[in-house]
Amino acid sequence: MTRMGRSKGRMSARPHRRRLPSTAALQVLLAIAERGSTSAAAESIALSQSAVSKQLLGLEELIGSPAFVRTPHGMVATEVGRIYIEHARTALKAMEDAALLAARLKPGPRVLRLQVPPIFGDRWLLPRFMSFSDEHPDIEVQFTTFISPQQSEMPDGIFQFCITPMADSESFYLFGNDVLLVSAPSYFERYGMPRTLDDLSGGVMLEHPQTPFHWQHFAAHHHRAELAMRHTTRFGYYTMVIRAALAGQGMALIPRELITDELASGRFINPGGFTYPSAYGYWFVTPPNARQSGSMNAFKAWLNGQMR
Amino acid sequence: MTRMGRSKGRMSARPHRRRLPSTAALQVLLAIAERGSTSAAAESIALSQSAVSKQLLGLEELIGSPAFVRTPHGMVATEVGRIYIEHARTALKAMEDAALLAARLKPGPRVLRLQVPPIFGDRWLLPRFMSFSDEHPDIEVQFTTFISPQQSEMPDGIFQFCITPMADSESFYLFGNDVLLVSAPSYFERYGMPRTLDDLSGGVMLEHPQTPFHWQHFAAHHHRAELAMRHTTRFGYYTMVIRAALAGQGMALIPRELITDELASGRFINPGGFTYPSAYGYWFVTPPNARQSGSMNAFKAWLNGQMR
DNA sequence: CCTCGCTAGTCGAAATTGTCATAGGGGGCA
DNA sequence: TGCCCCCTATGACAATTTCGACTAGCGAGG
Repeated sequence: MTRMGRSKGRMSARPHRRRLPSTAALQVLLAIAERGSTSAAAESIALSQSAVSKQLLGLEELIGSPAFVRTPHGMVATEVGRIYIEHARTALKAMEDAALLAARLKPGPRVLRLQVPPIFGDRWLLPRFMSFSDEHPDIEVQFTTFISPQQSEMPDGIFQFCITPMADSESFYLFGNDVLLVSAPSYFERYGMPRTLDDLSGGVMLEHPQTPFHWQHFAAHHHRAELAMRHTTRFGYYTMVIRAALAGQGMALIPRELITDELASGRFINPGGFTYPSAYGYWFVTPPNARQSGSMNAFKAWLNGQMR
Repeated sequence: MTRMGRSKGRMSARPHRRRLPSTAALQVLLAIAERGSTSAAAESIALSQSAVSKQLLGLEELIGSPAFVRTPHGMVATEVGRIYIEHARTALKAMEDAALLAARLKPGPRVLRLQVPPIFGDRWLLPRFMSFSDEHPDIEVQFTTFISPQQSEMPDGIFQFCITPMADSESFYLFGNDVLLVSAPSYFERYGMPRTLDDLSGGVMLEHPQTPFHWQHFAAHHHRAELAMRHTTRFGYYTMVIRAALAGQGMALIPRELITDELASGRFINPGGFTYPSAYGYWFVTPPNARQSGSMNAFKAWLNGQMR
C-alpha cells in the first residue's frame, strides 16, 4: 500500500515505497494457477471464493493487466500472469526458506520441513495430517511445494514422485504404482463404455507432461505400444488434469490412492477395470547424511501407521 | 494472515495458507537494516515512525524472535534478522523483476528500470526526481536497489559506483571523486580541531568495507600511506556510516555532493578542509547493446541537465 | 539537569480484507 | 428450451489490519 499520509496524491519522489503485490495476493495467484479456478483455489488456501476473486482482481489492477483469461474450462494464465506466477514462487519460497532457517536456529524439537507435491498434499497428506498434529502438538512441520534443481534449503524429508529414489538416501514406498484409467460418468456416456483398448483410443486423453502416467505407458503394459490416442490434451499442472477429468473432458491415468473419495462417490468411474502398474510411485525420502531427530522419527512412525 | 473462517483455532490440516510476512513488513525490514533506525527507515519508505515500529514488532511476533537488537547507536540485526533480511531481498527483488518484465510486454513508452545504490537514491536522485516526473508524466521509471552478480533482469540504466565502467558500455560520470573528511561538530569538540593528518589519525574512522572511501586512500593521497588510524569502526551499510558520522561517532570520507545539505546546515563540518580525489565515483551506465528508447533519451537529457 | 533522538504504546480513524448472499454467464443434458 | 451445475464477480456489511498523531519513557551527550 502506498500512501502519503492519508491524502491521495501523486507519489512524492523522495520517500519511496514501491507498490508490490501482497503476500496473500501471491499465494492466491499460485493457488489459482495450480488449481484452475477461484473456487478450487479457495479450498486449498482457506479463503472464501469471493475473497480469492477480490484478491485476484486487486492484483490485476495493481499489475495493470489480467493474470488469467477466464474460459469456460477454467482460468488460463496470460503471459503477464505466467511472469508473476513464476516470480511469486521465488518470492514465497524465499519467505519459507527464511522461516525454516530461522526455526532451525531455535532450541527444542527440531522443526521439520517437508517437501510435498501439490497433488499429493491436497489429496493425501493434508487430509490426514490433523492426526499427526494431534499426536505431536510440540512438533512444528513446515510444508513447501517448491522444488528447484539446486535446492537453496534442503528439506528434512521429501515426498518424492519417482521410480526409485537414489540409493544413498533412506526411503520407503508409499503408493502410486496402482494406476487407474478413469473419467467422469458423463464422459463415458458420450464416448461409450469401453471394452477394449481400441475403444479407449478413440477418445480423449488428459495428461501432464511431467507426471508420467501417460497413455503410452498404459498401452505398452497391455502389449499395444503401437496404439496411439486419437486426441491428447496436456495441462501445466497435474491438479488440472484431475480437475478436467472430473469435468468429463477426457480420461486420465491416476493412482488409486489419490482418488479414493471420488471413486467411492461415483464422480470417477473406471469402466472395464482398466489399470496398469506404473514404475513410478510416491516415496518418502530423507536425504543422505540427514541426522536423525526425534521429530523425524516421530513423523516416520506416524507415516508408517498411515500406510496400514 | 491465516484464518479459519472467523473462528480462532488451530489451523485445519486441510486448507492451508502459511503465515508469511507481508510485503510491507519485508520492505520495512530492509529499510531498517539499511538505515539503522525506525525513524530513518520511515523517511525512506513513506511511513510514520510508529507505523514502521509496529510493522517491525508484528514481523518479530510472526517470526517468533527479534530481528534487531535495540542499541543506543541503532538497530543491529540478529542472526534471525540477517536470515530474514537476506530472504526479504530475494522476495522483493522477484516482485520487482516481475513488474519489470510485465511492463516490458506493454506497448507504448518503454518503462525504465534503473538500478540505484541506496545512498545515492536517498541522498541525490530521489530528491531531484520529481522534476523528471513533472516533465515526463508518461514515462514510468522503476527503481531497484538490488544488485546480484548474475542479474536475473538487466536494468536499463545503472547508477554505478566504480572507478571506470566497462569500456563496452555507454556511460558518463556524475560525481564522487571530490571526497571530504567530515564529522559532526560534537566529534571535533571532543577530539580537537585537526590541523594535520597526525591529528586526524588519533581519532575514530567510520567505514563501509565495500564503499572504498577509506582512510588508507586518503592517507596515501597525502603521501602518508604508512599512517594508520588508531581506531576504525566498520558498518554493514554506507548509509549507516553517514548516520554514525552525523551522530558524532567518528569521521567519514564522503563525496561532497551526497552531503550538501548537511554541510550547509552545519550538521557536518570539514575542519582543516581535508579532502582527497577518489578514483571512485558515481557513473550513469547503460548496458552494452541496449537499444535506444525515447524514454532513456529523455532520462539522459534530464540527468545531464541536473549535472549543471 | 536539560536536550535530543530513539522505540514503543494508546487512541481514533482509515483502509483493507473477508464473508454472506446473490446476479449473471456458460456448458451440458433431458 | 429449460434446468442444473459450476463458475466469476459484485454489493453490503462486518471484522481486522494498518496508519498517524501524540506521547511516555529511555539513554547518551553536553
